[in-house]
Amino acid sequence: MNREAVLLDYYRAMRAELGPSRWWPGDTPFEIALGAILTQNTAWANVEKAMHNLRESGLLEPRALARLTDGELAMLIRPAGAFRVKAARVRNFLNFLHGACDLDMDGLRGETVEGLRPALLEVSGIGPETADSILLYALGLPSFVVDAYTRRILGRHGLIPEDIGYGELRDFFMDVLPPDAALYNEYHALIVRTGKNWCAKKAGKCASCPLAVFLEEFSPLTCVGKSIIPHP
DNA sequence: CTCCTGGAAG
DNA sequence: CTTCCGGGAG
Repeated sequence: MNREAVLLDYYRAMRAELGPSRWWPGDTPFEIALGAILTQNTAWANVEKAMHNLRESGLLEPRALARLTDGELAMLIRPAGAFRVKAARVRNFLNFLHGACDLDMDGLRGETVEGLRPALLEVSGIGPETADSILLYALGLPSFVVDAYTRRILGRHGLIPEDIGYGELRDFFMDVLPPDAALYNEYHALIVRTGKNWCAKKAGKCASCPLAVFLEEFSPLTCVGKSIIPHP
């Protein structure tokens, strides 16, 4: 069993146990991209409150949102936390869209990961994970999304170094998996669902985890009740 | 109190 | 490298 083939086994195990994910919540590419920015280090339930405020005001489209002041925008997205920072980031993204597609994300059809990813990363407030989330979930392009759960789960299973960088981990997935946006979409969704429900930062519930079988096979960890204790 | 589908600034 | 952003939920 090599480290690469196991990625597909992880996918099959989560998919069999959890079923389809129907990600990303959002009706338009812009709404999805906006959610990707608002959810940075933030629980999705809080993002939904902010999205609700924008929806009620008819502001879930770029041209309307672009008319607001930073202060107005900040107050509307306040439930998402770090609201002044995120208001500036949304503004930067709107400015990017203005130049890239005249505030119409349909104009980004035909772009490629290789062409668009570097441009997104130039936007202050859009880092690797947010850029890949926009590429994959808003635009349907095959760019694998790595997040804290991905690193935590695979790290705890001993498959990757704990301090592996974002790009290295993304490359690991993309070197192994076929460049299939639907597969990337569902894979990341399953990782988040698994991480959220079973792989909490302090106390992982390994006993009932869909990936429990892989712990016995690879892990340098010991499960004690509901907690995981790093092995010396 | 810690943590949440990170990223920038210091 | 470390700190900050920040409200909401457990």
